[in-house]
Amino acid sequence: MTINPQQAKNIVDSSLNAGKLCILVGNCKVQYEGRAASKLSEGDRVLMIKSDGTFLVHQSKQAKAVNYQGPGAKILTEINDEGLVVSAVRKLPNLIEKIDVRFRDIYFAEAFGLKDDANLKLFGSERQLSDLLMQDLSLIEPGLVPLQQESVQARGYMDIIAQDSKGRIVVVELKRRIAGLDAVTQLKRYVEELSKRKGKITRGILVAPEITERALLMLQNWGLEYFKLDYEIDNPSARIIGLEKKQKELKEYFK
Amino acid sequence: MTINPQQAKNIVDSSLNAGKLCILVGNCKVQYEGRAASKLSEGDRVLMIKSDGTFLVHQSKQAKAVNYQGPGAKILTEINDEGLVVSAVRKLPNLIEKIDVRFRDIYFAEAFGLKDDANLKLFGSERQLSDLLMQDLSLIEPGLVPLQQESVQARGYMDIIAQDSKGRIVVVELKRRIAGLDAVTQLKRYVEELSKRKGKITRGILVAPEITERALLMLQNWGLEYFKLDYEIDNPSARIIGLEKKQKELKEYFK
DNA sequence: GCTGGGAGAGGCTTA
DNA sequence: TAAGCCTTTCCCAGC
Repeated sequence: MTINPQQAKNIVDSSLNAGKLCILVGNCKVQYEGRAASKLSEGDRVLMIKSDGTFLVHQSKQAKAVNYQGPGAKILTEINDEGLVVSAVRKLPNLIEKIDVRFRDIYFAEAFGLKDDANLKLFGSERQLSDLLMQDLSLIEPGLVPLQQESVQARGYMDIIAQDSKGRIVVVELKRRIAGLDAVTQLKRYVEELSKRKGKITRGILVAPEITERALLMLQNWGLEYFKLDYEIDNPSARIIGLEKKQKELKEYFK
Repeated sequence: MTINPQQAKNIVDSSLNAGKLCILVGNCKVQYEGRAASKLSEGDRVLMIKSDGTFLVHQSKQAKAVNYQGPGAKILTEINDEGLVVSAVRKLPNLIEKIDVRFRDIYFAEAFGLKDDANLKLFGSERQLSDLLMQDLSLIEPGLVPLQQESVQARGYMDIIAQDSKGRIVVVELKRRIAGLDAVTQLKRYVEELSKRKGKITRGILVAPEITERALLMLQNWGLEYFKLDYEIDNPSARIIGLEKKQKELKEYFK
């Protein structure tokens, strides 16, 4: 069962004009050129084109679209000797991105007018942990106070700069998931920068629910500290259950 | 035009058994509970279920699925008073993730058997550049030879390990795009590890099309080297156009 | 608004 | 399976 290319072209074209979402299923080749380049030889795929220009090519497996283009893409259709070609073109500052989907056979083509005004409401995101910690640095260590003007807060991560009871500068790095080598080197960099700038002894504390073996070793070699963070997400809010310092005893290295 | 819930359920169920990809379009509510939680009130959406268990809920705009579950999810269908409920469940080490899609109306339901053995070929990937460089390390510097046994086992970990004409170990790190602070610290780490393990003086070379100002400064402070890489992607393969050493002259810092 | 640049989240790959 | 690392990223800050 195959759909006539011209018929499919009409469905796509009118779908775009009407602000509808369009789905095509068929055998096609895909080619992409832009920030990277890729080629996908013949096979059956699903092409979804949304009313905002979003363009997604899905294979029969895996969560990610194998080729895609975000909102704002200009959609073009064309019929050549081999069949229907649907393209998405997008202009970036100094290059053009283009995906071509060349259909040899089209099994299905239809447009859907979707009414949807709802927005996703997300609860208990791990983001709340930053706020929790920030509100009470004594969870980490008594006597720790934030140096307000220094603290930088950005989306998805937070670095806290504080002062401990002995007046030393403390850099706290919080990771919401398992901390690896990169987290440790990052912390080291901050500590070095800060200690140079301030000319004071500076401590570095990594707070994370878990840390890899090698990362812990490296951290300790550098005189940094690790605090294990236990928390639970009990909707609609997160809560810190425990926060304790984990430092391997030296002797453990020799056992 | 609405499809009978029971009929849609049959389509989904048999689709899963037959290893097909299934698409449902309809008015639904979505609820997710797992590492976080979310709720999406009524609206029209596209639900795509792949044969490997991938589960994607798409709204009429934006590239990303509003709710999703990766391959391996277990798909359940059920009919209750309000209509069809399709769920995806996945077990993680110590929690269960579940998405429920509750359809009030179903506009479309169909299963597609997709044959697709093709794999995406990405050009200009780091791996490909690495292969090119590996074939001819003299692009970097005459007299540089790969340390065979090392480079094979360390592939994907350290990029390239070689020996220069004076017998020194050389670690080459390759970045496909602009190198930042992370690239430099990563290289430094490799150099330190290797120099400790071998007990030899080890050079570190960063090869990238570009480098940020601060990263270059840091790199030079640490005695590492930067080579500017020019390459072009000319399908079906990438080609290295130029590779030259860039070291800022000291005087440039004072101008 | 545009652009440079640091950092993050999630998937992929290798040990 | 665990851990590193790469990305058609993302977002802030500064111009």
